[in-house]
Amino acid sequence: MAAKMDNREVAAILYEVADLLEIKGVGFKPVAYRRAAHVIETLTEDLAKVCGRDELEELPGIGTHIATKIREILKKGSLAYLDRLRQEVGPGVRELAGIAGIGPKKAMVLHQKLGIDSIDALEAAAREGKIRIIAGFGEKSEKNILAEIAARKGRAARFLLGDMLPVAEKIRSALALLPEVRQISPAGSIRRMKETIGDIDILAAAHEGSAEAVMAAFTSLPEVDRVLGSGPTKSSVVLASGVQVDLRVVSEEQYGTALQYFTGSKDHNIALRRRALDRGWSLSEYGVKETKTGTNLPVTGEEDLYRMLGLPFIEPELRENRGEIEAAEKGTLPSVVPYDAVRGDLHLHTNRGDGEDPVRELAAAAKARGYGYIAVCDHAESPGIPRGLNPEKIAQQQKEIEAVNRELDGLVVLHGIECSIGPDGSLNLPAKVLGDLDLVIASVHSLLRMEAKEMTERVTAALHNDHVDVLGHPAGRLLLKREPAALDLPAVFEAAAGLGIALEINGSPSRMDLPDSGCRKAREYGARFALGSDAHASAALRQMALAAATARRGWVSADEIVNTRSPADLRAWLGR
DNA sequence: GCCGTTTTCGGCCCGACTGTTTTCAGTCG
Repeated sequence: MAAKMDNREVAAILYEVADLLEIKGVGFKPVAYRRAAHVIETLTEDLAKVCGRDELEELPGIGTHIATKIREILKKGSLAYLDRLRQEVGPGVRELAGIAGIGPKKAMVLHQKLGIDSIDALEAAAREGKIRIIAGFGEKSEKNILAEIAARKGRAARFLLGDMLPVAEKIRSALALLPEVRQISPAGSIRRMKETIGDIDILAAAHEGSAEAVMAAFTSLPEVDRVLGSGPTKSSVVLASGVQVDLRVVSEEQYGTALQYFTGSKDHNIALRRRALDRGWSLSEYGVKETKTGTNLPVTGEEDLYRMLGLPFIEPELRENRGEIEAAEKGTLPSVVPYDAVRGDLHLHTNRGDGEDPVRELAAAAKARGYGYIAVCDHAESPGIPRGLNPEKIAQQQKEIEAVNRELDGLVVLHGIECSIGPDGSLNLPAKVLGDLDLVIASVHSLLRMEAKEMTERVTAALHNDHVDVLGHPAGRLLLKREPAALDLPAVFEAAAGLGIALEINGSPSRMDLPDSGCRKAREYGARFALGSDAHASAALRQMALAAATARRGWVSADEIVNTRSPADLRAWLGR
């Protein structure tokens, strides 16, 4: 029996087919395979279920041929067509195309002329000066290849959004001070608030003829380690931290369409361009023009552009071509939670637990942010958990919170706890203690590699504990470090929704958990969400933005989130 | 290989930058 294939594994096979076809020089098929792969990758339902209903061909981008191949993959766990392509193209060629500056064409040439089939072989050939003699390559390309191979050895492939937001803001604000710069904004995946990003994109509008000055200022910023390229509209640099930053400069008139264009995603933009083509227009970063006459149509900004295409404004966080354009067209796009709609933070750690600051300080910082309440949720004592609280310490914390609440006006501190879910679904505090607390978060902190069935039973059992209010970081992933736990999330969503338990959206930069795709799926079950920064210091309260961004990317609206409610309504929900 | 308020055949997103070239292909986003 073949191993069960999940959507991501099926998509990976189709992506590889697309790459290999492209290396072979086949036209258009790669686009088709890539589109199908993307549809599958972003599908919220298990592909095997769609296949079981015989509805594969109804998915956009999937026709009879690709559907047949998907059925083979689901049945056998492999695809004969791919195996054949691998043999034809040769091993390692796809890997070569992953080097910056080498694409499918050059990878194939390197393989055919020099027999290069790995990055190591490429490096050796470049060192020996064998590459410069091939037509289409030169000394410069050889040097660039070596530089790129050296650079990628010490560089992370992707970066955490939470780490990069301050970096982007620093560059943005430095360039905003230039007299030539009229408008400036982050763009790309950082503006879409994607959990991890590959590079930082920044877009600026400058006075006519002053782009060069802006570029010169950009490439000579103190954080810049090396300049990859610089022209009048586009420059790329690498910072000392290894992250690449791209700056584009356009005129003020072009800023709106350019901001839309450079925010992406690529797939969202391609879909929009198709839409423009249907209307007889051609869409680019510089505006909209009539295909036939070449006349430019005036566009005042992003909102205007979407309006021209017959759509309401689509928030940047939604622009992933995951059905947002179709939903916008039908008017079924939810109004996603505004960042300022969050009225309190439901997951904070204090210095009695493994946090840094006392309750009083956290409360002051929360009040300064305009919150009406916070929930202090230190860890309950448990093996492997640093500085967990036992019942005695919980009682002491209760006195501290009562004192702070007496002093404070306009902010309520709730006394909560973050319990660990044991292997059998039990919690590590007795019911008597839990019953006295305002809010109980239950989270899995150990044995994350359990089998899916066991893990699902474990989490579901914990949800049936009468005292649990919130399921903490439900997927159990650590971004760039650990894959999500094997867990039947839809089953968990259904149970949580039925029991009135909220799913946490945790704003820790390495968690952002429940992930956006999970949020979207959970909404189908009528689930409720609780946003928490998981701050371990008052400065980290700003991590709430990462939680809110995840909710937005998951199409979650304010009324589906418990901590957009007033203090009284939140209390009512906690006492449900 | 997919798809259709111009199409069941003939299209398939668009422009900048680089390095190699004497006018452009390849790559990238």
